[in-house]
Order: sequence, then structure tokens, then C-alpha cells
Amino acid sequence: MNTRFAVATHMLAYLAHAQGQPVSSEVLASSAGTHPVVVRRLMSTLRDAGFVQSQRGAGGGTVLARPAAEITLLDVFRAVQETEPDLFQVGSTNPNAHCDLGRVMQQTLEGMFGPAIEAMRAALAAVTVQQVMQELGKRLPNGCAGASG
Amino acid sequence: MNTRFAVATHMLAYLAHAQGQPVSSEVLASSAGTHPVVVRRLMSTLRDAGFVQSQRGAGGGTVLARPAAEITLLDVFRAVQETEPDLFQVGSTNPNAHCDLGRVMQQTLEGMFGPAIEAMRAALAAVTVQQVMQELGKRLPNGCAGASG
DNA sequence: AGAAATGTAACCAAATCGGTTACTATCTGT
DNA sequence: ACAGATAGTAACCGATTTGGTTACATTTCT
Repeated sequence: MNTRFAVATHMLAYLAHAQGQPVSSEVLASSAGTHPVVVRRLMSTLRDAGFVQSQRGAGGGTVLARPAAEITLLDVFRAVQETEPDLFQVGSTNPNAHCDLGRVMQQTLEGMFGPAIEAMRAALAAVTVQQVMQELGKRLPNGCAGASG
Repeated sequence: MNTRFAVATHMLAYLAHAQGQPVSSEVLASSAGTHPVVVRRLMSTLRDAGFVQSQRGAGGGTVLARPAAEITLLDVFRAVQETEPDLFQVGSTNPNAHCDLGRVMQQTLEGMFGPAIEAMRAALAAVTVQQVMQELGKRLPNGCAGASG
């Protein structure tokens, strides 16, 4: 899987911790261990999804556009992972035209994965960015997250 | 995601339906809509995992090495998807050496994904190859699966 | 004006994936 | 013994994806 989901969550949690103070892509990239352009690319997606808001120019950066408590990890996953419908891409076995087995197999697997996928979705939907941030706070009592890195 | 998991399940269900009769990679490939070499590659993995047994030469093919009721989809997934531990590869954000945030973020996300991953695993473990085969039988009453395709 | 920052296109190297060819090894049947 | 059928496996290829990087236009603040 990609790193996009993890990086996006990382960025959002950082923004939540910044409490409305704009954060530059350079700072976020440094924290997430990637390149500022990668951050801005992801931000573009998150902006389209309505999660963040950016300001150009000196002193600019990105802030959350919604309360962190109202952004779930499922929201983030959906925004960032364009191929969300097939969280498990069961299909893509090229069904044999000569027989229905291929197609039926695909339907069958999809049916049997339904519960698994729903369980995963529910688990992701149960966690908010705010919770991630708070969990981070517990593990980083020194406050490094808000300062330099 | 790959097609490997779907194809492997396809093959195993087919073998379960064949009831001990060896099935050639050509037949399986035709049914799954792929190439015989792809089937044999996957079979090699499934053989290493102890799920199937193959016989070379004329009249050869592959048979199940275990009762279909004792092979779960989680088993198949683990065997075929080498990167199983990170069903969600949360990590691979390069933690910033300057600050612990990267590493802690990774730990935090992993911790919050634990339940989601476990839910998914449980759902996969609850389905056996035999159940897939039976479900296929319901949807293919004409018995095409056992005949030509 | 100049510095700082985003937005975005473009390119690249690496990895992955599935298909294909080619060859060897093995087994069965005559 | 020989021919045919089959698995096992290495090797290569093209397509796709991914993330990093450069480059440049745009915006905003001082």
C-alpha cells in the first residue's frame, strides 16, 4: 500500500496540534520525512475534500478547515486513496467468456469479503484525527510535535 | 492490490470442486483468465504453504493437500501476499531524526489500526475454501465449474 | 521590490505486476 | 526407448504506480 494515507494522517494530526496556526509544507515534510512537494500534492487532495485550507505567500501555510474531531480516518482514507471501493480489489480476474465461473467467482469473493471490508471501514470510521493527535500527545509529553519537528 | 489473492482462491476452490482429480495449470489458467505460468507460479507458493500437491508428467496436475474446510481465506492471504504483516502498511514515513514525531506517529497509527486489522483478519479467517466452493456451487447449479471452464 | 510560500506540471528512477517465452525435469503410455 | 504431456523455474518485457525532484508561475506579506 501507499504511504499516502499515513502521511496524510500525519499532516492532519500535525495541523490539529498547531491549533489554527498555519504550517508550511516544508515543516510538514520535515516532520513526515518526505518532500515539500509531496506534502503539497497531498494537501491539494485534502483541500478538495474540504479538510484543510491553505494560504499562499509569506507567513502562509495550511490550517484545518474543520474540527479535528469531525474528520475520521475513513474520511482521510477515502480522500487520499482514490481506489477506495475495492479496499480489497477482489476482482480483475478476467472471466472466461466460455464459462461463467470467472464472473461468478468474482461475485462470490466480493460477497464473502463484504463483512471484512465493512469491519475495516467501521474501525477506521471510529477514529478521528483529534484522537490521533491526542494519542500523539500522550506519547510525546515533551511537546516536540508543536515545536521543531 | 494484486490479483494474486483472488486468483489463488479461485484455483483452490476449483481444486476443491475437483475432488482429488488432478487439474492442470492450463485448465486453471483458462478458468481464471490468466496464463498457465502465472498459475504455476502461484501454485509454487501454495505448495510451499502445504495447501496443494502437484504431479508432473502426463495426466499430472495439482490436487489439494488438505481438506478444503481446513484452509481459510486468511491462510491463503498470508501465503500469497508476502507483505502480510502490514495489511495496512501504516509506516514507511521516514521518521525525522531530529524529532521523535515520525516514529511516534507510526507507532500511534499502528496502535489505532490494530483493531481494524484484527477485524479484517477475523473476517478472513472465518471463511474457508470449502465455503467458497459451496457458495460457487449455489451460483453455478449447471456444474460448469467442474466441466470445461 | 523582494522574500516566502503555495499550486502544479513535468520528469525521473525504482519497484511491482502480470504476461510471455524458453528451457529443463518428470511422468505416463505405447 | 520414445513421444507426448505436464510441472518448475528463470528470464525478460511492457505497463503501471509511486515517491522524489526540479522548475516555474502565482500569491501574499513586509
